[in-house]
Amino acid sequence: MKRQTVQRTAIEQVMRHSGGPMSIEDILIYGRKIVPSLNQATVYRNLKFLIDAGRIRQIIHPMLGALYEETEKGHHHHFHCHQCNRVFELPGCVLKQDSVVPKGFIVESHDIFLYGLCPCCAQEV
Amino acid sequence: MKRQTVQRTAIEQVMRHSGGPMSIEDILIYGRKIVPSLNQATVYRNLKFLIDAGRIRQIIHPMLGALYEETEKGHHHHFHCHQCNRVFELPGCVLKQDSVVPKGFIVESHDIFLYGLCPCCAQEV
DNA sequence: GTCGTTGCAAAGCCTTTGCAGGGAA
DNA sequence: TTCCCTGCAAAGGCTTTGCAACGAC
Repeated sequence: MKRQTVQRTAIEQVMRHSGGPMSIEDILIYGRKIVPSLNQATVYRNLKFLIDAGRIRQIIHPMLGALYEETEKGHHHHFHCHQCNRVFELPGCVLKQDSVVPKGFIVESHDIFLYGLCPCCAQEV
Repeated sequence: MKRQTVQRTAIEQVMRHSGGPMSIEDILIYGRKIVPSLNQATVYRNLKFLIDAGRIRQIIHPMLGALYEETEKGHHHHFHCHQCNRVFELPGCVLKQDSVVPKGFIVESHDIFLYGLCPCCAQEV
């Protein structure tokens, strides 16, 4: 994997300008606005390449399946609004990892997924 | 869904005596020790039935896929040891839900997944 | 005897892979 | 020209569904 094709450039561009974590489908839809012939297999292959390169990260969201986001955003958590179905990135992390496990466990990392209503949808109710 | 078949009884029994969240494969393996003819489709159908009945809960674990556990265990989190590949249930929950979201968000529930080494495997290192 | 339930196989998703043609360097 | 990369189609996992036979009540 060394050649900069229009497909790879398009996928990188889509990831860079995304407002939050994206599904394969999202990436495909936006990518095809740049390269109409863009194929699903190509997206999967390039995402794998970008993951191996440490540029993006895959999240397995319990409600939404596989999502992808840039690693440069750092550690944060995800809020899923069950009304508008959007995923929000929450800045910071308040979890003191070691305080949640009994003695003896060594915590190396964690994922937190939150569910509820976003400010927009909360107002409407 | 009203009839108590040997298959359903077996699956309930397996769930009740499990040491932690179980995968479909686990349930199938242990269930077949009770009813050898037990079919995958039957397991899926009965798990769905038990979920609808509120007796068990499905967890989509980011590393391990779909797992099932009894709801009566209450809210807790899961620790995955990447050495022995077991999942541990951690008692209690220290997350103050509202402290992790910006103003306006309404948090209704959350999942926390922890990764690292269990006491057993931590000792060996 | 009813009709809910099962086993089997087929079909559906999502993701990966094989292959031949195409394009970046 | 080389050989990495793409599109397409087939194949792999996991889960769901259609259907005829079975069995709980």
